[in-house]
Amino acid sequence: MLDIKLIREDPDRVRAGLKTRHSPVDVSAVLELDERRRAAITEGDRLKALRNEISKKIGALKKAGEDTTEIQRQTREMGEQISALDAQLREIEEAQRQLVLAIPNLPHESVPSGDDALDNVVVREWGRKQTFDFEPKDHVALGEALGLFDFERAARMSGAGFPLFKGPGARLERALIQFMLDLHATRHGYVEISPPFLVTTATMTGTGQLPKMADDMYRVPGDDLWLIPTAEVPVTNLYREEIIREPLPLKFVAHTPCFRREAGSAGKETRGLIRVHQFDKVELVKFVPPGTSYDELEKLVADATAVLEALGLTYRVLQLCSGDMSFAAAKCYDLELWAPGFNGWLEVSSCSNFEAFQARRAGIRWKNPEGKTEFVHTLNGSGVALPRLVVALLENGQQPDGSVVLPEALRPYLGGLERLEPPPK
RNA sequence: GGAGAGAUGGCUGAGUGGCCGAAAGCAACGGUUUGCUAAACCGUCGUACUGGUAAUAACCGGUACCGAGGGUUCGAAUCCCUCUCUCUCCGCCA
Repeated sequence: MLDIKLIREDPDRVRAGLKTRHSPVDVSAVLELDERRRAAITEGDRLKALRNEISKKIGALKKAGEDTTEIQRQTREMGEQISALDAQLREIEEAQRQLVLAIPNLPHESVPSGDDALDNVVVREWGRKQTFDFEPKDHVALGEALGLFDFERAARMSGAGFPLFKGPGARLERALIQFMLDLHATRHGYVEISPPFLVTTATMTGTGQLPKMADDMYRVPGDDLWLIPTAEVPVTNLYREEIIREPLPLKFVAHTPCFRREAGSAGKETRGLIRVHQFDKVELVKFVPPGTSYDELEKLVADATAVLEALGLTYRVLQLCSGDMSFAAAKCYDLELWAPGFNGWLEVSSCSNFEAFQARRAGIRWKNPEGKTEFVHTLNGSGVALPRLVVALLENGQQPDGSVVLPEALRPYLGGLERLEPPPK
């Protein structure tokens, strides 16, 4: 949520920022409502002050034994007037809130302007694209031959897009989760969290998923609950409506399943594990002092890429352009893995600085060293998402005989296993 | 799921219709004292919105907030209703 004061005092800057995001939001409607809101507050407060004064007087008069019937009648009328004004104010505030909640964050000045993914900028590449002296297979062919998953039976129980890992596939998932959690918790100083997977509407609104993304999420009928699309939601909301007393920065890592309806993306890059309705992810979340959030973003990217480097996977870092950033982000890097069978780059992480956008929605504040209460900056990034990581591991490690060599860093988590081999016939 | 108790400022905890934005203690912060530490003493010490002087710093004023929402009343932390959460006991249960 943008600061209403910023919208009021520098509407042109807001308009310019929103324009680079192709956001059709009408700022003048907000300004007009704000004008009316403040007028209603001024008038209402004036009447309330008057009533408080008179009420006090009535108390004194009664104590003195005087008749207050007439003055009470008048004050009652004033009360009705106040109720009417309050009702009107509530309407205005709600209308304004709805408008402001739908406004995306302003891009940071370092964000390149652009229309879509084509305008994103490659910041750097790490590793070399693997070459093979045979025709590389894709992860579906490899995984099925190795008996790692069973998409058909999973589809029978849940519909398309729900993966099922099996045997060494399931163990590989578990090993990767463990490996990443250990790396971030012990080496990078993140505190591990295991949060709820179902959260309320207020929680979803705090991080910005609602109201905009309602159609992309699963909802539990009968209860005011939604399935989380990312651990960002419960972890960032850890401090919702709080003034944080612990010293900043606070850093958390969480492994959770993620549920996404992926409405409207049917048929688009959906083969195998590329785009699924349920997947596991290790997520990093930070609460930091406002002045440090851009440094913290760079460190976050370093922490996430450390996973990829430890696994020896070729990746690149993209800086997203203004038109391709998510709703709440002020600046965002995507991390993509090279997948030879897919013959393309796969996004496995998105690292964003939200500045105070989420903190303002969710009411997350701290006391700065000057003793002033202010909103913190929040950041998060995947560290990293599982299924596409598995895709890259399989496709990069594949051998001519259909086996897959596993990265050394992972072997301790697999009981020393060095490669995945097809099961004996 | 049943019965009961409770929810007040960072914490503990008073407050049962006007003198309460809220006692007291603790913690925190500033200061005095001190060779240093401790102690003692003095002071400060919630949040949001809003009006004014003014530079979005500071100051003065107003309003609202005592779990959330509604009601009674001239006036509600205090009375009534609904909801949420916490605790205790019973039942059920991975």
